[in-house]
Amino acid sequence: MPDDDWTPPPVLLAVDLVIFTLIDSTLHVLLVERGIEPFQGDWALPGGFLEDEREAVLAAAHRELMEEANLDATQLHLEQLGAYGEPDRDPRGRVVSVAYLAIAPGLPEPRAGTDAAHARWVPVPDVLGGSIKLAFDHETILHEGLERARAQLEHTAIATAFCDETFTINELQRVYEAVWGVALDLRNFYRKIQAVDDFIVPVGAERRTGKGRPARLFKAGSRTTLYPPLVRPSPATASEGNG
Amino acid sequence: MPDDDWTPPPVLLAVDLVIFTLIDSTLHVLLVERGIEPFQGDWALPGGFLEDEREAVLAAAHRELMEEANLDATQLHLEQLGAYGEPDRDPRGRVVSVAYLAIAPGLPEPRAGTDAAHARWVPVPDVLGGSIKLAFDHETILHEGLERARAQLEHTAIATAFCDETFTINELQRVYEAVWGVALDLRNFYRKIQAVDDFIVPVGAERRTGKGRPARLFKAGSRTTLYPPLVRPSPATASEGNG
DNA sequence: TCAAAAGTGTTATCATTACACCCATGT
DNA sequence: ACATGGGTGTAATGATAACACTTTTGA
Repeated sequence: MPDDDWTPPPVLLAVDLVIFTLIDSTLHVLLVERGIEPFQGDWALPGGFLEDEREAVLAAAHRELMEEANLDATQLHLEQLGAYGEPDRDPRGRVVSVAYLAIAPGLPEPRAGTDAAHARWVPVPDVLGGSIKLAFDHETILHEGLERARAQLEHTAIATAFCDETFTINELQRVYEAVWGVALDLRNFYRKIQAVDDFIVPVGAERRTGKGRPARLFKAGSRTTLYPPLVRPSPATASEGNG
Repeated sequence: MPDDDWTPPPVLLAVDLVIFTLIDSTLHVLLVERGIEPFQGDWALPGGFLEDEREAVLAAAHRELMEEANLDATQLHLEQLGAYGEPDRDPRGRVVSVAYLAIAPGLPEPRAGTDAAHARWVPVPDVLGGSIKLAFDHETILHEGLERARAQLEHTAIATAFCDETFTINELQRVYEAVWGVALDLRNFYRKIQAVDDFIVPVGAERRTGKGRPARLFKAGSRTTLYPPLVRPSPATASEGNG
């Protein structure tokens, strides 16, 4: 037991961001090439240290989101994944990182921030395939971010966070397919989604792609939680389509 | 942007524990009466600061579990809930707390630790009812711990973590009922649970309570994830039985 | 023989799946 | 007309819910 004069050891607090978006129906994550040691030249999740003693952790996530991805956090889905604090995860000292999951719509332009030489949207299957090595424990964080996103698609309406203001049902379906890594029957999906009250609401307009019948446009409804959940196909049974 | 000499501000790292157990078919959480300021005399979740620079966060959770609840973490379900780091959550300074959810079986003896005057198992409905005020942001943490436990019952086999080595199906059902706050049909529950491969395995023995037909005893099987999930009744529809 | 708790059978209902089919548009 | 993608109908299957009923024990 510590004596009376004992004070707790200080640690450095960082935030790391798992930012997902959909590009060409494939899930992408924003990675930055590290410009400084440690792990200089390797790819890492965007993130950084708390700026000052008074900054809230969530505020730091907002700030990094803007600095490194040029994304306005107030427009985005952003939720905490957890804390990662293994004593030796950062060679510079005792760093505890709070990781966040962010979901961005459309095709945002990545923009390299201050301490990142380059930022790039990388297809998640490429990272999971092991062809890209991540710095620190960022591969673990990415995995847990992906699993969280998959689970959230079942229980909440975050799928719309991947889409623009208005979207078609097929665009929404591609979100589910890309994140879950499965192929879904579009006809069943169509009704299942519409059967959920206030998940998506028709906006009255249509989108014509030049081919085929125009698709109705929808916007996100007021519902945030899905009950009953949209249970994803069993990982064992899943046909692992998409890429 | 910070200048070149800038170093990140240090924070103090704490762990807090949401330890659940079942007593008389009611969900209880371990609370300690704070012996020191701030919030002296109030009830709080057990927890404490990181002991030294080299201690892993999870190890600190293990240590506090033993110190404050006399529970061996290696025998318990223990998972991280997340980090709580609002700048003003602790008047002593910038403290970021990593919260853990722990689930203990049976009727463990609480044991007051070093910096806790008293430790007590408190019925969760009492705390949620607002009759007990919690220190810091511990009410938020408790809520999120409860929600996590509820969700985990749907998707994983943690229900067995509330039970002793061997248990009856009815004991398992009371876990679900107490945590979800609903009443379940025992006959449907009986089959549903047994239909899940390797969730529980019969141990061959029986338990006689003195009344009625003896119940078969089971132990936890090798399965950890439940697919398809055991979807809990809708919160809106739930009859909110139990207490 | 009765109360109490364990465990089984059966049916209605609901959700999911699979897939045939029709609709609206551009070329 | 036909290709293409949007959208509807429907029957089979599987999971859930409701509840009547049988079994095994202690008193």
